[in-house]
Amino acid sequence: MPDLTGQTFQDQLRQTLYAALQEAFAAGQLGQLAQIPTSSEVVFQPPKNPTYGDYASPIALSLAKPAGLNPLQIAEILVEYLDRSGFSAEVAKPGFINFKVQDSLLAKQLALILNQGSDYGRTTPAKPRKILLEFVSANPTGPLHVGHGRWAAIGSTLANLLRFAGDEVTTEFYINDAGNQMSLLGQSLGVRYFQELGYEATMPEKGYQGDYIKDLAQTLILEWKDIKASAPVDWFTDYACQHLLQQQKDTLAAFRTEFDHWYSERTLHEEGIVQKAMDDLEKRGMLYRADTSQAEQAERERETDEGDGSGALFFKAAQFGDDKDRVIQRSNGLLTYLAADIAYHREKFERGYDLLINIWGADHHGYVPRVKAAMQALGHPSEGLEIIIGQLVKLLKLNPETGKKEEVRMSKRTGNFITLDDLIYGIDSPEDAVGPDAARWFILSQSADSSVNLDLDLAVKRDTDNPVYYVQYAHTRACSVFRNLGDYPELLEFLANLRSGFNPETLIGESGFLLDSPEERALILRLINAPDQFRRAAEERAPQILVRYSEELANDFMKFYDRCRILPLLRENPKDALAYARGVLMVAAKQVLATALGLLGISAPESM
RNA sequence: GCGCCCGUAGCUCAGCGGAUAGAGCAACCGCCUUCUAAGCGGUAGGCCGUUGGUUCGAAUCCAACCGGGCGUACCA
Repeated sequence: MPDLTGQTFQDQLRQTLYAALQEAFAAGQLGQLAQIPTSSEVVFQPPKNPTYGDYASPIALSLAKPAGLNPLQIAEILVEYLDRSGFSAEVAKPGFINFKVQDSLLAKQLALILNQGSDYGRTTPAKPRKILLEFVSANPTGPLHVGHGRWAAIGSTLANLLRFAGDEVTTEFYINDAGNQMSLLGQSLGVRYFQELGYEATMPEKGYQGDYIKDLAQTLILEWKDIKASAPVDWFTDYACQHLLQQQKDTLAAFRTEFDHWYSERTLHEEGIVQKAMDDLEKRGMLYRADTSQAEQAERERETDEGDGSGALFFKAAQFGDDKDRVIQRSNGLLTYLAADIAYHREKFERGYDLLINIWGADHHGYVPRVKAAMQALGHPSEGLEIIIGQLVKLLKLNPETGKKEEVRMSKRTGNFITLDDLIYGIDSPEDAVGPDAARWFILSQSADSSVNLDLDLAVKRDTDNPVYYVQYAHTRACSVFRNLGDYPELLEFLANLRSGFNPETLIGESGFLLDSPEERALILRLINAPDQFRRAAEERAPQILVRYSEELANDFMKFYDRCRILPLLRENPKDALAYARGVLMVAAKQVLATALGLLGISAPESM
């Protein structure tokens, strides 16, 4: 088998199959086949049913038609050309080729896992990318809610996964600290501040009513006893922004979500970056002034000259696939949010990233075409900006009055919402807490494409039923075995030094490979699959792949733990070879469980 | 109206072109003198929204329709 470093075990097997395909084709054995597919088009994966072997490929089936041959015949030809050192291959019914890995190769792979330690599962891409991953990016106008938690969990996990897959990733939080909402926030705090001090003050109509503003006003009073009667609104705005942002940072840290950069929208304006972007668009002829967009004018068949040219400033988004042109500066001279966003994304590219990935809620998906259009208008390739749209979280809670499940609306303005802190620390008391581990698992276990119903009563009550504890428990059990090996220091020492060098021959006994039970074999194969799963989760931006894998790994481990005991063997014979071999497998499984949980941002406890 | 996402077990959801459609929870039946039973084994539960099409092969791709969510601003 060819040695292809940086690739997964599965890649290597696939490559072997592909080599056979190339040879058979070159030898003219594949009938009328005009050309062979590329290597990545060759389907090759573990079959659902283990009786079909460890890996399987339906490649012969798909080649049958173009080759004008029977699929079984093609499969037979390919197997003949296969370099079968390390595995066996057989042809099955309709035309599948089923692979079974030989024990010696399993032993070698196990040694590799242990040797690479916590780096096992890393892969190296052909060309690593510089990626800027932006997510959460909430307004600093209040606590983060559960919806933000979804983006935080997905974003932080994707960052972990992409880094593990060899890309250079920077995470960034865009602070929306400019615009109307901010001054409304400042006004709201000012009102609460004066009210707390016993003065008359009326909340603006669309002010922030939430209790957290009152709390903040009290903090403000403690900090500044003298009345800031003369303080301008901006002062309150800055104070609120600074404190609420800090709260968000604390919440995110507790939710195991770290950001490398915090980028302030204000700096875009203050440093003239917005102006630069507008100039750039202008230079490229992408802007025009009008009362309504060109498309709308045409639609209404208006006289072109109804506007005097002093209307709003439009960006020609329709030229790049958007539905219509978009306003970036209103008639009253104020910039729209789009102007800042164009500038922000342009600036990200200028910082030298190959790929920008944003995670946005579905309520912003209509915004995607215009931002992409702007980047194209500025000369950036459309593949350079990838926007992941996550569907929204709906919170359900039992209403004691009606006895029905009702949606808990998440509105910061009215202040009626469940915060991410509530989920982490509990709404009323710590007993209500879902905690970061269970909350992250729940969120990450489902695709960003599906809208989530989070039943708060169940989320809290069912905490011990959450499968996350199953996976953590598997890790815990492995730990407990090692704790119980105290009477066998020789074995402990052997297991502690596996990484620095370990002979796969240890796994071979008098009658062959020692780990030959179905449970042991299944667990080893599962471990060998980890790098492929990690990489696929990164490529498909799908943390749920990692969640599923973790569950399956834990399940394989539990069966192994249950039926392949170590201590009873040692009591019979402290040097029992099978006990040693199982100890090796136990170390490897514990390590990969910890890696998977780590990528998910979930703790891997030593005991529960 | 148009656009995006979703309709899979009683519930919450995986699977998204390959061999007999899965998991957790809920239900039922077994298993603790053996490394933590937060476990293991087993039973039951499905016209994969509907109809057509593409394919050797469809839960998976395409079209239409039916349901649900979100969006469709000179708001941020």
